[in-house]
Parts: sequence; C-alpha cells; structure tokens
Amino acid sequence: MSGLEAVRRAAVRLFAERGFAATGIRDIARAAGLNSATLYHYVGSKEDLLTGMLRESQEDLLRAGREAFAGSADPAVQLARMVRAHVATEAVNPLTSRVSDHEVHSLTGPGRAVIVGLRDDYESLFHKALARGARTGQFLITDLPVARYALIEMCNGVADWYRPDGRLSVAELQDRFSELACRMVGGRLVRRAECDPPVAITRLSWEPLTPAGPEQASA
Amino acid sequence: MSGLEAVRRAAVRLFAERGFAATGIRDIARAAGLNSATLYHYVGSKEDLLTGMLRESQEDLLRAGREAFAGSADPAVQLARMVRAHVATEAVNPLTSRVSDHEVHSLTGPGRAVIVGLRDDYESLFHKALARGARTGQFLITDLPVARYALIEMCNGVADWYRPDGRLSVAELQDRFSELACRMVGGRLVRRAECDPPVAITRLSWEPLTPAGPEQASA
Amino acid sequence: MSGLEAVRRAAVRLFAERGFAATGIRDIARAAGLNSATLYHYVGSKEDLLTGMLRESQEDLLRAGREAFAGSADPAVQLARMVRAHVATEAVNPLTSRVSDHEVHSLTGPGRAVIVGLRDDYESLFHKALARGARTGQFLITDLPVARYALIEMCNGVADWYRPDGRLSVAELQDRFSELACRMVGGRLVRRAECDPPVAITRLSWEPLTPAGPEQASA
Amino acid sequence: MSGLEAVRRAAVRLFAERGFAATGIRDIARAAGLNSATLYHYVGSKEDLLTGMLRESQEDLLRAGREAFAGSADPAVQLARMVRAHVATEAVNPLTSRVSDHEVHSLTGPGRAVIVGLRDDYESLFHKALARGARTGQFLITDLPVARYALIEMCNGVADWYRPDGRLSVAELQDRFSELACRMVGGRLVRRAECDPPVAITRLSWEPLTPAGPEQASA
DNA sequence: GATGAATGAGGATTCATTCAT
DNA sequence: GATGAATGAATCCTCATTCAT
Repeated sequence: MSGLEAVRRAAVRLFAERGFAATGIRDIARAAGLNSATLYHYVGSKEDLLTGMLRESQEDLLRAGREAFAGSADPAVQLARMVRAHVATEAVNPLTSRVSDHEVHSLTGPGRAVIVGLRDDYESLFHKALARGARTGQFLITDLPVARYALIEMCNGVADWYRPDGRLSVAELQDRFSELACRMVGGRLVRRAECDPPVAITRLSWEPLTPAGPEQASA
Repeated sequence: MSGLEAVRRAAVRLFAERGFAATGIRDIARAAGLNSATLYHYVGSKEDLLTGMLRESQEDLLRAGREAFAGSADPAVQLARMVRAHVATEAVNPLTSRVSDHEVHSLTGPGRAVIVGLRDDYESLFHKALARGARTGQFLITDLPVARYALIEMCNGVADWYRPDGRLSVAELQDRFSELACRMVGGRLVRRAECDPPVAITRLSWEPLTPAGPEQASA
Repeated sequence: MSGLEAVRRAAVRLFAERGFAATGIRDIARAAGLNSATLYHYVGSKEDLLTGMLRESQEDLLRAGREAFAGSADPAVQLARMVRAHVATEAVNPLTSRVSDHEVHSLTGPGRAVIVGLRDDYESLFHKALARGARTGQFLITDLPVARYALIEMCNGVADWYRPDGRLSVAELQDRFSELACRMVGGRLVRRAECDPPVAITRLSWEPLTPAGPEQASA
Repeated sequence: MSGLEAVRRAAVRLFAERGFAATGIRDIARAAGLNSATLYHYVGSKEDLLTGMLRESQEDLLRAGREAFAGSADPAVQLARMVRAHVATEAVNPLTSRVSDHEVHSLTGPGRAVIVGLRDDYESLFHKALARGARTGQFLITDLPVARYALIEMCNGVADWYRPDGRLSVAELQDRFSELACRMVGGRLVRRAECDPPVAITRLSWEPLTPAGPEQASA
C-alpha cells in the first residue's frame, strides 16, 4: 500500500470515528505509520484531504446514481436501481460514506460549492424518477420533496449501522431497501432480476480495509 | 433571558452549525454576549454543556415516544403516533435535534453511556410496535431491524431540512411522515384523528429562538 | 471564631500544604466557609495575607528569641534558651512556621524587606551568643557562620515533622534539641532548670486548631 | 548544550528561585531560549519536568549515601562520610538540591510515591549508622529519630546559603559539617583522611552552570 | 456583611504547518 | 522520501480581583 493510500485510509477512519475537527494531523500520521512532517509530502493540508475525500465519494455516488437511473425507463425500476446502488455504496464504503454524510459543513474553501453541487445533482436524479412515477400514477406521493428527503436519509443511514460481516449480505440489504422504498412511495415491488445488470459498486481507494473496529493498537 | 439560557442557546446553535469540536468556548461566549470567563460561571465545561444538552434532548424524545406508544394498543396507531411525535420534536427543536443526532460521538465521559442508554430505550419502542404489528399481520416486514433503522433515520433527517417558516406546517409534516411510515411497513393508513389526542411537543429551553440563519453578525 | 480568624487559619493551612502560589483565593474562601468575594471584606489581597502572616510569625519568633537571649548572661544558657524557644515556637505553630520558613520568596512587595530584616535580626541573636561563647572558650566553634546556619536549620526542621499528639511533649522536644545544640558547639550540657523561667510560647491566632491532617472533607 | 539540557537547567533555576507553582512554562521556555511550544518537543509536561528532576536528584543522593555508608564499618566514619557526601552534593548542585528539598509536595501523580520511597531509603542509612553507633556506645544519642532529623535538616540547609565562589571550598565545608555532626551525636572527631577515598560527587546535568544570580536578562 | 456576576490576564497545552537537514 | 526541530496562533480553562445589589 502506497504512502498516499495509507494516509487517505487513516484519515477516513479517523474522520469517521472522531469527526474532522476532532482529528489532528498527528493522529492521522501516526495511524498511517508516518511522521507528521512526512504526511505533508503526500497531502497539501488537512482540508485538502477532506475535500478530496468528499469529492471522490460524492462523484462515485453520482456516477452510480446515473448508471442506475439510465438502466431503465420505468420509474419503479429506476427508483429500485438507485436505492440498490445507494445502499450498496454505503455498505461497501461505510466509513467514507459516513464522513461524506456528516462533514460537508467542515469544508470552508471553494471546494464546498463543488460538493454541494454534486449532491444536488444526485438528489435531482431521485426527483426525476419520483416525479415521473407520480405523473404516470405508478407512485402515490403526497409530497414529492418530503418523499425524496425521506428516501435519501433512510439510505444514508446504512453507513451508520451496516456491518459487512453481519447477518445481511449486500445483496440482501439491497433487497430489503428496495422493498421499503417501493412500498414507501406506493409503487409495485420490483424484483432483483428486474434491476439487472446491477450497477457495479467498487470500494473506493480511500475506504479502510478493516471495518470500523475499536482502537487498532499500533505497538 | 437568563445568562444560562443564553449560553445554552448559543451553544446549540453553534454546535449545530459547526459541530462540537469546531466550536470554541469563546465563540459560544461571544454569541451569548458574555466574556468567556463569565461563561464558566454558568457552565462547568464545554463537554458538560454538550452532555446536558444531549441528555435533555434525548429524554424529551423518549418521553414523547413513550406517550405516543402508550396512547393506543393498535400497532398501526402506535407507529403513526410515534412517527408524528418524532418528526414534530425534530421540527420544533431542529438545532437541538441536529446536535443530538450528530454529536453523541463527541462525548467522552461517563455521560456517554447514559445518552446511549436513552437512545436504546427509545429505539426499543419502535421495535415493540413493529414486532407486534408484524406478528398480527397488520404490517408486512421482511426484516425488522432494517425497517426500524430506516424509519428512525428517515425521521431524524427532518432536522436537517425542515424550516418552520417554510411550506409545511408541523401538522402537515406529521401527516406526510405518518403516511410514508405506514406505507413503508405495509400497514393501513392511519388518519390524523386516530392519533388524537396528539403527544404534546414543546420547545426545549435549549433551542435557539431564531431559526438557523447564516452568520448572525454581532458587531 | 471570627471571620478574619477563619480566613487566616484556612490560609495558613493551605499555604502550608500546597504552597502559596498553588493556593487559590477560592480555595481559601471555601476552606474558611466563605464566598470568595466576602473574603475581600477581611483581607486586602492574597499577598497581604501572606505578608501579615510572615510578619506576625517572624515578629513572634524574634520576640521569643530576644526574651531567651536576655534571660541570662551565660552564652551556654543563652544558646539553650534560644534553641528551646525556637523549637517550641515551631512545635506550637507548625503550619505557620512551615510557611514562614518556605514562602519568603513569594513576597514581592515592600513587605519582603521587612521580613528579611526581622530574620536577620533574629539570626544576629544566635551570632552574638555563639561569638561570645567562642571568645570565652565555652564553645568550640571552627566556623561561626556555618555553626549558626546549621543550628537554625536544624531547629526550623521541627515544623516539618513534629506532631503534637506524637511521642514527644514540647518540653521533651526542647530537652533533646538543647542537648544536640550544646554538643554541636562543644559546650556544656545545660539542664532544663537552668533555663527557667522559660520563654512563654503562645499559639498564634493564625495557627489552625487541628493539626495538618489529610483532606478535611467539608461536606 | 542540547535543547533538552537547556530546558532542564532553566527549569531548575526557575523552580529554585520562584518555586514550581509560581513558574510558568513560558518562563522556562524563555530562559532556555525556546518557544514555549518547542519546549513540549523535549518535555512531556511541566510536572514531568519536576518528576524527572526530583528522581534524578534523589537517586543521586541515595547512591552517594550508599557509597558513603559502605566505605567503612565504623559508625563514626560512616556518619562522617555520609554527612560529607550530603553537603558536597548540596554544594555542587545547590539549585537542584533546593528544589529537591522544597518541592516534593508539588508532585501529584504516581511519581510522588517513588520520590518519597527514595527519600525514606536514604534516611534509613542515617538511621542504621546512628543506631549502631548508639549501641556500641560510640555515640551519645538520647533520641534517635530526633538526632536523625536534626542531622539531615542541618545538611539540607547548605543548599540555601552555600556559594561556590564564597569563603569556603567544598572540602572545607565538608570538614566543618563533619565536625558539627560528630559533636552533635557525642562521637569522636573523624579526620578527613579517615574518610578516604571520598565519595565522588558529580554535578547533575540538570544543575545550571552559573550560580543563582539575580535575573539573568536575556534580551 | 454577604454574594452572584463579571472580566482581563494568564495558566498549560495542542494546533496545523514549515523547513533545514 | 523522511524527520527532528521549530513556531505563532489557538485551545480550554482558572486566576485574583471588583462591584452592584
């Protein structure tokens, strides 16, 4: 594992565990097995690290969302595919996703607008699918923005509790959430096969290899 | 407004906007119109402030949840009442709720276990209603823990976007979320009247009076 | 016990236990059962407290030393009487004496010179007795200043270990030290009776009533 | 001189002059020619500094005491050798010794017990020599603990007044104190030659190079 | 007499970052 | 690539002291 990757993974883990502001540059360096001065050979600044991380994470989510959306013309399938892609992304990159969901407010520089823009683009995909489904009568949606918020928040939550070594496989997780989402908007249940080929979700190079885990002693 | 209340409200606002770790004691003091040394006249420490805030918030949510649960024997009504209480709490105390949802990890002392315990108690109320509804066949729940997580996360999200001066009244918000929740678990739609008398949700003394608002300049 | 006395005793105890610089005005107030603002009705400042304490203590020691010196024309008896007076003073006012011995350097104002002057006057009494005894041949003193320092330091030490409720009464303590001092300077042993009438040693109003004792819990 | 040594010497000087509690970390840094943040590169904390200093000083004194004691089987020579070693240690490391004598009470952590243990071990050496001398009849000791306290206090005092550039050489100082000590316990006078080879006393790396001196202005 | 509230200065310590080696 | 040393600014918090009530 290269130095840069070690830094990124250490940063993601710590930002996820303690939050950006509560994490020191020395903590990251120590967790990456580097001297804190050496860390600056790989990274411009602490905020650069966060910016890069959020951008890559958000871009990946947006890409997955677009693929999911483009995979069908049926709003029900579009929604199911997007939810499946979203929860899989959160499940495969739980720590990065957690930071992505919680630390946007820590960005101060110009990078912030970029991230917010990406998130808005992503949310508009949900809007489009929900709006069309509502228009065609496939969905029963009393309030479109509320439904959209609820759907996305529900999916975001996955990063907070899902454990890869737990009871549920990613595919099962996707099935469960697909069902919940379809029911929530009053749509028909979309079977897993209808969503094939699934959107490919890959682990980000930022995501730490070992899951959360308490206190990885170094000595 | 007393000094203590001013401190608490300032702290909630800043913790909600920037996060606990990124908020300085001087920032809080300035926002409360006090010298930072004076602040310590009212409060033991920065962490005490957070602990007290999370406890009061979590206790209030638990109380509301219990009242909601106790108001009916029908799982569908129980769920609807709990969701209504939860979103109303988030809508009436958006900033406090935001902090409550995001800053548990910032607690280090013994207070942490207390807060986590309260949250667990709260979640068990949802578990009970969902489990019974599933047993009686009123709900269609493939995976109970997943449904519980999804429901609660969806409700928590409210604090992140709801604006009291926006399009939706609290009552309308409750109607929307009640509908989404009922559909999500495959239950019948519960009308507002069935939830009467509603659980009373009051503004916490910690909640700032003016809503979020960007950068209340003081000078 | 008046408020002023309570403050003085609390201050002496804390200065003796933790040192002047490490003792806060609030600590003193709490130990005296007062609000820290109320304390300022009795005392001008923290340093005033120390100054007054050192002066009263040093004046008392000087008075005792003078009485001891004046009680006889025989250098041996003079020395014995002075040593007896000194150790009795330390034994009867152990905490005040301890502060007196250790905290002169904490004085910054003009009071410092006064205290140092008193101490010099006191030391000159020893010098006079030793010098005359050496001249008359009653004492065998190779180095007068060294002997004087050694004698006084030896006596000062009493405050650090003597316990009124211990094995030794004050009179026995005096006997022991008188013997040590006489031997040290090569003089004849002076019996207790030769030192009558003894110098009266009274407890200072500053000296706490209960001995040192660890952690006098207040609640 | 290395940075660490500079910090140590500056700390010793200031602790000796003003006391531990009255010395600021910034004062130490300034006296060492460092920024106060840089100081933390060398030292863990202010208390660590004191702990290390007291331990090294006390260990050195104990080592010297043991060598002195082991150098002879005659209690009189043992006592003379120990007194000579003690006063030489105080004379060669006056500032470190002063802190060592006065600041044990400033220790709060677990290091305190260690220091107190070392001091107890040291005192027991005196006890052994005095006890045996009393048993053999070489010493006339009415009260053994009192004699031990008096001896040690008398020696400790040296750090408070001895000046290396003064009237007395270290060897002369040793001669004077040896004489005083022998007389004090009613023993025979032990000549310097009987104490050969003398215990080697070396300057601690903590001891400032220039003597006390008032206010070494840096600018 | 007594006290809650207030404050500027300063306490020890950690911060992100730089740079010569 | 790597690091020990360095630093100004900032961290949370405590200080002795004052004053209106």
